[in-house]
Amino acid sequence: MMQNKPITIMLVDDHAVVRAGVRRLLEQDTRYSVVAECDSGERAYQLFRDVNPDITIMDLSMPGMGGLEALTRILARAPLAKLLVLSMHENAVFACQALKAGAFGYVAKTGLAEELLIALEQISKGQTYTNAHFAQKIAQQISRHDNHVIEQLSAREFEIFRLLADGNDVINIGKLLNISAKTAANYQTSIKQKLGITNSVELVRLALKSGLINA
Amino acid sequence: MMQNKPITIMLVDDHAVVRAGVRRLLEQDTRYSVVAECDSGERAYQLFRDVNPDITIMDLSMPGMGGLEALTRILARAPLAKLLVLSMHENAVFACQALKAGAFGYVAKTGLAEELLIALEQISKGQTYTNAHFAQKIAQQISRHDNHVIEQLSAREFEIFRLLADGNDVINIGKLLNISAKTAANYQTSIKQKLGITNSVELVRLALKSGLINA
DNA sequence: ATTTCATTGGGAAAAATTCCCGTTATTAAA
DNA sequence: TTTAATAACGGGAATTTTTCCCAATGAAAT
Repeated sequence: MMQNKPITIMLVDDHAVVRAGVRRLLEQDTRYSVVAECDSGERAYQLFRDVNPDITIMDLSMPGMGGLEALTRILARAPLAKLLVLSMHENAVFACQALKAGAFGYVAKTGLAEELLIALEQISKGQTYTNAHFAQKIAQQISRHDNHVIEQLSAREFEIFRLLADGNDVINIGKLLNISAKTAANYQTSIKQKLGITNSVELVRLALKSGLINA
Repeated sequence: MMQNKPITIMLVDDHAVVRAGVRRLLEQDTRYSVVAECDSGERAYQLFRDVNPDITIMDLSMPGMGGLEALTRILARAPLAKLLVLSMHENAVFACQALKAGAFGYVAKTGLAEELLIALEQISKGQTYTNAHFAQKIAQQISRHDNHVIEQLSAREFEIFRLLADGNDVINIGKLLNISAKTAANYQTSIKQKLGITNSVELVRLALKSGLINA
């Protein structure tokens, strides 16, 4: 019996443990073959060219350019690239951002292994996959004002906003994202301005209200 | 050649993918044997009784009671339990909390696989493991304040703390309390120092956590 | 009586933030 | 295809905020 060519997959996640886990899941299904993996957005972008995988499974929060940005750039070069976001964030805002950026699917890491496989199957068929739970939440959250404001932020701004709300100072953010602390500070200013707030207290509150962080 | 009994391990993480990944790492080392896994603090607590693993690898942020709480409860029942926290948080505050609660080690998920193995080895020997980077940071934070840090504040400090957390800047506080903004600023500094925090975001979060203000 | 400590604030240094200015790359539009 | 717009990035410099160090007062504790 003739075997079809396996669907090639690239894994992008800064947690080695997660990559190992996904590999393990996919090994059980002969239709898939993990052909590349890396731990940052930058490398994902380069690697994508060389490998040209059928599907890329990408984490969102990574040091350096981050998943959203990587996703955007990959799609700019290869508009037909199929990207599945596998994120630790349950919040619909993240899913929303990812899907807006052109991801074919969004799966939370808390989800069952089956969900990842279902998503992959859908995507390999050219369809998109969104968990019913998210689909619903996205619909309702999109109408909320706070989220509206937040969605005015660019991908990068959004990421830095999250990091700020999480208690990082600009120096730390600089290190995390491999940019100058100066840049992070400048972002901070424009984020505050866009969100119409003047101090970090309101920043945290906004992040909390929209469920971006937990108390 | 006689083989020693393997060290039994329980995995607690709400991300199935992470559990799979850790499993994969540990399979390569015959000294360890994963004998149980679950995805919540509640189940961890129950499961721990039945399985009584040598080492428990536990995530912090999980739905429900969460890792810290689970950790505390498990230790209440079995004070000799060896718990290793595997968390996504780079922030030393989390490590601090975990170690204070009685964890034997703290490893970030961004860390290399080797780090997890080193930590396990240390712990199985009865020693604790803390990444050098965290160890340093923790030292500063843990130095003085064991329990309810907030209660170490004087009356005035507490009042100013509340006002700060509420979004007032020092100038405003000066007006409200009829003191110089300078004094308020000086208070701010000593409050932060007492609470072991470095920026206002952490201040707000602390205030929120202790129910001092509402989102 | 003497120490301790909370409250108050000034001066000066250090750090963070803001504002304004660029460069570059990409995208959208004319 | 040139042009305009926008995102990402960061330097310079002014400004504001925060910190550090110091001191005075009064109250409470030993």
